[in-house]
Amino acid sequence: MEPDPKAFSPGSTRAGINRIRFLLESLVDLDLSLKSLARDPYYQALDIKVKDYASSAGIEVFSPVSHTLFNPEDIIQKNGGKPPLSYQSFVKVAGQPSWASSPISTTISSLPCVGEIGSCEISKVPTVEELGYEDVEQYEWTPFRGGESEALKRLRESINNKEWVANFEKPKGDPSAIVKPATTVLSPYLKFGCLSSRYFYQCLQDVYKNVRKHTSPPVSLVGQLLWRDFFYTVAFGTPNFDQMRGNRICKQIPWNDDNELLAAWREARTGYPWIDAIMVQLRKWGWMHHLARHCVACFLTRGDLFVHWEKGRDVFERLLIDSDWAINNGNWLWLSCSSFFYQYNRIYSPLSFGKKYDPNGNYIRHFLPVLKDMPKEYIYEPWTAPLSVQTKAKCIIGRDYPKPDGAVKKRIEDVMPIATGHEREELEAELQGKDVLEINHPVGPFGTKEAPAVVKSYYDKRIVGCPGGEGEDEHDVVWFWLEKGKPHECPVCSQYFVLEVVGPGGPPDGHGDDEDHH
DNA sequence: ACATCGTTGGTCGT
DNA sequence: ACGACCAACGATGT
Ligand SMILES: Cc1cc2nc3c(=O)[nH]c(=O)nc-3n(C[C@H](O)[C@H](O)[C@H](O)COP(=O)(O)OP(=O)(O)OC[C@H]3O[C@@H](n4cnc5c(N)ncnc54)[C@H](O)[C@@H]3O)c2cc1C
Repeated sequence: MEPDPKAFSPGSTRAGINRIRFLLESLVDLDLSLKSLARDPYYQALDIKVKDYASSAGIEVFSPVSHTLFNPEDIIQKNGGKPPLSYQSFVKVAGQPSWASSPISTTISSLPCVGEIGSCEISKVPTVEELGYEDVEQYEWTPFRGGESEALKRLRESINNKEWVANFEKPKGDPSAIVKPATTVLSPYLKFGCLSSRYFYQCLQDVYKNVRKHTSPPVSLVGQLLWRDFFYTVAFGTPNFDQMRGNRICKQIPWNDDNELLAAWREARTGYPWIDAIMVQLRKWGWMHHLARHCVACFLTRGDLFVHWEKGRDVFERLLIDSDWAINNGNWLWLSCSSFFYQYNRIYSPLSFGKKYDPNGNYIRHFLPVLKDMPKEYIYEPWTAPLSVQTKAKCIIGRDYPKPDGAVKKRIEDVMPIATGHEREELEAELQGKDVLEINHPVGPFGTKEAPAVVKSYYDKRIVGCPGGEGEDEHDVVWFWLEKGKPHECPVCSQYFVLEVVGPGGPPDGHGDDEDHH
């Protein structure tokens, strides 16, 4: 919790100030409710000490799992030692939770005595100011207050509307809704244990019992809790879940390491207002709608910038108030098409996706006030506004708000070795009669009019089998594009490959003739 | 070898 | 708002 002046946003080394404040509020609230039971504060560290002491004395210690609906270990065991890797198989293996019909209470009438606390000191929960954050400047903070009381209030508000709960369908919500978010915003409370996922689950089941029909997993609200458990289970059972290297379920992809692009994204200056507004919401609120997270995660990785998902994950980890190791990593794997989901031609448009929900651009106007007077015709792509319009809106693109012509545009040109006109004819002539598959990748951002990249590969899936060597076994690498003659570095073993256009032949996998194949 | 399907794509038509 | 069409995936089951 100590301030780290070197971090890229106010906060400690690990957490942004929004989440620190949320945690402190939650602790104060917990303290108050425990004090009402005449009990002293409770420390997890103390628990661990007790546990270690007991274990070393040969006493069996029972630590019940209650943070998730199911115990990840049980699910993995039931599934034959491996975590289920699809939602459906997870749901099938999980079945009904054993505690489904025994009521869970959010109140307790008494607690055992703490007893001797040794040299532990009991102090009150500090404020953010006392922690050394007295002069942090930011004009809008997260509107969500920490604590169990607040969690239960929010939960009540959601489940009182039975109709809403019964008809909840995740993909249908509006990511630009900020006055009343389209989902429950219970994630930070679940993250910190202010709200029990099991209690939430039972409340939802109660609602379902009292309505004629209701939605089902994966889109229902119960379905959302199951997603949470799904990621916890896979994360628990997968070594190196939070990185690409050495992660059995993660596609090996040569992401770039461009800090300029990362910084543009992180600092909300890509020049795409929809993307930048979401990144501002992340910084100010520490919470965004699920689909908004999709848009920026897709844009950073497979959609446009091709920056490593681990970099985006780190930024989310720090700035989200609900950041959760298993869920955050799981969703970054998903969005970057590294695992779970692979339809990488489904790309969120930084222009039309937002427009669909918010044609007037109110969301952008709120989080990027510099664009608040930009007419709605241009607000999603302000660089197309005539100078007279920009002047009137008091926002000159390139001066008051970035034009996507800096790092972001450069990146887009880099990854699009565009072959047009004469150059293209030459390439085509060269390929005449050769059994070469031509892939047109629409890899650039939406809104650019350029021709797609032309990439030649014998591998229709662009998977290259790398022979490995030097302690590294054979492995597959996914290349989103390949350029003839240019060295490509293997992201796993750092060997270089050069793609050559060679004669007829097929992929060296036994299908077809691969005699002349390199 | 082939069909099926997976929580949430874009575009264009009605 | 909804459906057709586009179309570069991969795990799974037959
Ligand atoms: C790139 C990316 C990173 C994410 N990082 C996090 C994170 O660090 N912490 C986090 O809690 N969620 C994360 N999510 C998942 C999801 O976006 C949030 O859980 C959700 O938006 C929280 O809002 P809510 O509580 O209103 O959700 P609701 O729709 O009301 O869902 C209720 C609860 O279900 C769980 N849930 C919902 N969606 C998911 C999901 N896709 N995966 C797992 N659990 C889910 C959450 O605990 C949530 O509070 C991430 C999503 C993406 C795309």
